[in-house]
Amino acid sequence: MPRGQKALDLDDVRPDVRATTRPPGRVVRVVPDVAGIAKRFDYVVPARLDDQVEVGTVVRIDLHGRRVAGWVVEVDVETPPDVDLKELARVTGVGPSPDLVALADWAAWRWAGRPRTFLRAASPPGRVRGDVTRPPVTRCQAPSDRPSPVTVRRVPPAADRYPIVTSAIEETAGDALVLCPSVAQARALADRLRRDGRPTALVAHDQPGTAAAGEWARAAAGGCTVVGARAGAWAPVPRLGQVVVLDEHDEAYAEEGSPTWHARDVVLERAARAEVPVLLVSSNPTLEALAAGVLVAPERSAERRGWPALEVVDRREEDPAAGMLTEPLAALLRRAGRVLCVVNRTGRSRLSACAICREVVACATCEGPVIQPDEDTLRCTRCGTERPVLCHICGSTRFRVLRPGVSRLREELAALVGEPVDEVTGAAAAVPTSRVVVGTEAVLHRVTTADAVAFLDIDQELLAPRERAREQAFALLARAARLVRGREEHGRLLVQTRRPEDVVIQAALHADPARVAEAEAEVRRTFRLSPFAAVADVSGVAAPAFVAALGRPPGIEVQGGGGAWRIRADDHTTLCAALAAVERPPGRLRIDVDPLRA
DNA sequence: CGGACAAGCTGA
DNA sequence: CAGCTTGTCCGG
Repeated sequence: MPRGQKALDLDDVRPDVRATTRPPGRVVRVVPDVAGIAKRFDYVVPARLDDQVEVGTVVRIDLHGRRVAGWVVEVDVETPPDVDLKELARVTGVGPSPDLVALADWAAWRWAGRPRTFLRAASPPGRVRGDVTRPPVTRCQAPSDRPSPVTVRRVPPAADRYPIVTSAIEETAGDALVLCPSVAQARALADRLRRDGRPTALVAHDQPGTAAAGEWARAAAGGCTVVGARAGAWAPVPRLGQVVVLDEHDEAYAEEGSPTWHARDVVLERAARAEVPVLLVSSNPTLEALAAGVLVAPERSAERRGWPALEVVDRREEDPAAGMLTEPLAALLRRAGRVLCVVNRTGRSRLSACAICREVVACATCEGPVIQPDEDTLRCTRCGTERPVLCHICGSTRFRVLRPGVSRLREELAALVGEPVDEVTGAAAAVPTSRVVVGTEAVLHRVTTADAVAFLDIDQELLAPRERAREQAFALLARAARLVRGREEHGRLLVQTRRPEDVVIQAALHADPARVAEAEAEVRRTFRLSPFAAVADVSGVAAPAFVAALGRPPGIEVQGGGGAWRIRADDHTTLCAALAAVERPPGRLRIDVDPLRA
């Protein structure tokens, strides 16, 4: 064909075809708030909305016949003039500031997720219309030779964090962002700051009614301290001057769902971008924190005073079949006031029933009672026969716990002390009132003060088949220490163990968290775990396709198979670049960057 | 995600 | 081969 005859004809017939297919106006790029759509789409801003649209604005768009929400992530986008574009349907309200939109992009890269997750976290709960007076984002950098120092402040477990927060607020040029492990703790802190006459905004998505949107708008307006929990890492703080993370070691800062982002790491990046300092506060700082900042530890004597006295009950000489109620424990129960007994036996049970056929599990050989000593084994208490966790009636592997270990211990303890003993497990909501309480570690969250905490079987925590088992065990001891307070206030801990020399026990005994950190660092360096390497676990039906597409790029190590893989690199830059280079195969896929458990 | 559309399956 | 199910693609 010598010339584009057909195209010429079209132009002749409809000379203004281009002007009519695309409405006039600025073009913006929008991330739709729809799960499963990773793409961004361009829309024209109608003239009537022109002054309301900027990066971060929450809009509604027509997408494939549906009207959905989305975020403007780029403005004044250059697009070829012949591309047909729709108009934005409407402006819903104010959204994340441009710096948080950029941070959401970074987080999507860092945790191999989608920006939508983070844009949601950075958006107001409900609707916030354009009447938010948002000051321009400014740098509030305190004069310093280091651009954005990260300080790890180790404190004794029972030390009051409040003076640390207030002095940080007073030293901050600009507004401080303070994170707590739970919304309840954040609310308590915000209340206390307000009672002290300090302007404060509590940013949490699960607040009742319209309060949440109001608090968000107050934070966005600036001029107050902003307090929040994990999602508070994404709170609007226009004149950010410092970030404080309380109980930095708390695993509540890690999102369990995919993407598995961590609030500590989000604020470290956020503060670095804003060139403001970060203060990580903990009685037992993580290795990640220690790798990110400079440790400031208390005086040895002050730290020792701040930890309770620890009684170690060496059970090595005892008959393994003997009960958990040792003589030193009985003495503590008689002597101390309120005693919390902790035994983490969730999911492992003294008596189980098949979840499908409801048959109570009994020994297949002698019909004797069966216990579940670990995840994979059922053992007859009468004849000792072991078998896998499998219903011998219907073959099901799902079991219902009828009487977890805690229930049995409650009976034994009540008989020993001759008074009622309350029981606390994860599910039960009631606050226990008895003097002696037994429960899983949930008891340490449910009760606010105690005179003593006894760990009936700390070995279960020390030897748990999890990578962070010892760190978690030590965190458990620190939490208990916080409840009973320091030795000067007669706080007491008791641990029953067959590993009295374990570094976790020794660290608590000497009130020296550095011992755990050093021992853990050794292990993690050897096994190339965080913070000495960057790790991601890949699972789900699409995992084989993902790993195949990933290949073996330089600097990337791939282990595993059979449905679950571990990807490893020296640093996150290498790891995340490799993960981002893979086009996501269809199907369910979980990429767990920085996995907490293995 | 969820609608559109294409390719495969079934019953007359 | 209509009428339906199942699967894959795509959205501005």
